[in-house]
Amino acid sequence: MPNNHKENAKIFKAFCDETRLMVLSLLQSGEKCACVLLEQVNVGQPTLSHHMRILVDSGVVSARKQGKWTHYSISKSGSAKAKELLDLLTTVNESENEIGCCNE
Amino acid sequence: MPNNHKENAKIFKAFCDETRLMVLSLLQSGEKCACVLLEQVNVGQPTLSHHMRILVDSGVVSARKQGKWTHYSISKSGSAKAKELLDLLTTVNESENEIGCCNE
DNA sequence: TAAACATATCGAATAAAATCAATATGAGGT
DNA sequence: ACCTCATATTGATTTTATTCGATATGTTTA
Repeated sequence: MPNNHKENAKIFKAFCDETRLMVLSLLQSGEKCACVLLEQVNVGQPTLSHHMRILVDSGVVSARKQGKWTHYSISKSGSAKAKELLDLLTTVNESENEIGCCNE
Repeated sequence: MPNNHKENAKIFKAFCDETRLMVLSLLQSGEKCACVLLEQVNVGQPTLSHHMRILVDSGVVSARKQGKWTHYSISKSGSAKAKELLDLLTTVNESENEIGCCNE
């Protein structure tokens, strides 16, 4: 039983919260600094910072620090990995040794 | 501000829990009934039922009731929709009207 | 119809996540 | 050096999710 499930779940945590999806959709038009995101998303500054951390930790978003500002953008490699993983998780390999139920 | 974000988040809820990923990986070898899943996943019966509901609600898994048993399988269309959505959410449309930061 | 079984639902307990106010950090400007 | 601004962190609170025991529902079998 190989268990990278916990790690994989972390990647999809990025997408399973309303606020984070809002942030992602804002980042689709390109890199944004936190202050811009803060204006658009209806949460306080510490809450945004918390969500950005989850997004960055998932690998889907990357952060670039420039002076006072932190610029966030969608990571091409990170989102590619997420897509790849989603593919892996939902592919069905219907093999011959199929046991549908306990009594079949 | 178009908000299907809440609905979209629901789809990815399927993938952001360790137990549900375990279930999904079991379903990759084909349709399984709840009793089989219950043997493999280390949770109680009501807990499994709860997770299956979240998976079915997300559309990624479909349920087929046959007598006493409920057979679960990965939904081709549901997972296709999830993939499509993931694609939509992570695509960057770098347009010309780019505002990177508040002071730029 | 009664018993046995598979799964779902309910209610309560516990765990985890989200949120905010207050404060810390660290960079620039004066 | 001091002040200001942008973001991060901390600690507490509220909300949401997970889990389990008990029970309900609905199906098959005797």
